[in-house]
Amino acid sequence: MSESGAAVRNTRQRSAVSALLGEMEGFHSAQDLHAMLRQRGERVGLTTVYRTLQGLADAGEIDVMRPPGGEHLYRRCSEGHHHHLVCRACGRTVEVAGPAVESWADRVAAQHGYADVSHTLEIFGTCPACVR
Amino acid sequence: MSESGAAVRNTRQRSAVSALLGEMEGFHSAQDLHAMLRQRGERVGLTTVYRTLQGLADAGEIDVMRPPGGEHLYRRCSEGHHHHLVCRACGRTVEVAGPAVESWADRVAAQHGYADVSHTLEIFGTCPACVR
DNA sequence: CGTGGTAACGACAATGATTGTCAAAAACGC
DNA sequence: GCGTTTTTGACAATCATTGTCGTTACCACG
Repeated sequence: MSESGAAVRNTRQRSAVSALLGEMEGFHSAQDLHAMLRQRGERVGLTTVYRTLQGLADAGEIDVMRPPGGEHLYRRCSEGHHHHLVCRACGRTVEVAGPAVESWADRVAAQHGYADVSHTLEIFGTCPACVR
Repeated sequence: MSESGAAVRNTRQRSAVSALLGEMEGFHSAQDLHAMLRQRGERVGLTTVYRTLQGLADAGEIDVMRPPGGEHLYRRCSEGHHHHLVCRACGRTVEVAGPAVESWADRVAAQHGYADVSHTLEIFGTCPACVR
């Protein structure tokens, strides 16, 4: 009962999900990713995909976006904290960093005495290609 | 087939929902509001509550928040565009305005050629009362 | 004031993503 | 190798939200 090890085992399924995300470009739902893994011949359960994604998200290795549609989307992102500019029509996504926003949020929260602050920010718009 | 009239009818149910929101303080789910209306003796269907809330949200008369829990929360808010600072523990909410953030979001989107820009921003923290 | 067209209502069923369950399989330390 | 413990995965359960469609009630017009 040693509390030292994180006890996270390295399984074939976890590697498969992680590897797939490494090759992917945009955001994808858990069900999408599951279907892709199946197409590749990887035998992975849908439940496991959900749990693995949750684990990766908790570990900060992937990003989660919750669009109004209601389906959670996952993506391998750059490490630092950042936000997304998403096209409503085609889904094209740009990562944007806003240090000013980060500090603003922290400052506002601090002014009201709130601690342990985090925030979510998504920007939606129509990308140049879809405007025309 | 005149496309002039908005054709939004003024019904008892719509008034009831709107009035209830006017008296309420914090955020409440559609199901919450429906239960309250029932307690008051108002006879309103759950489906109607959902649709009315959607309509009011589209019209900009109320605000929608989608917490990680997954349940949509509705609240009668001040008119202007603003965001929310929500306590993770007790749900206490503070409205915050961030003109700098608004313009930052617009500017970033414009830099990437995105049009018709909107955004969502929620700040989460632990309020002073819950910290102790 | 009556009437007709049409939007809104509402009970119920359907949807669909996510989570819980639990026996079986796999991974890791020794 | 071996035992322990996590992880897996098929399936069922959950639950907010949306669709359906006959009925109701609003509103404009005569």
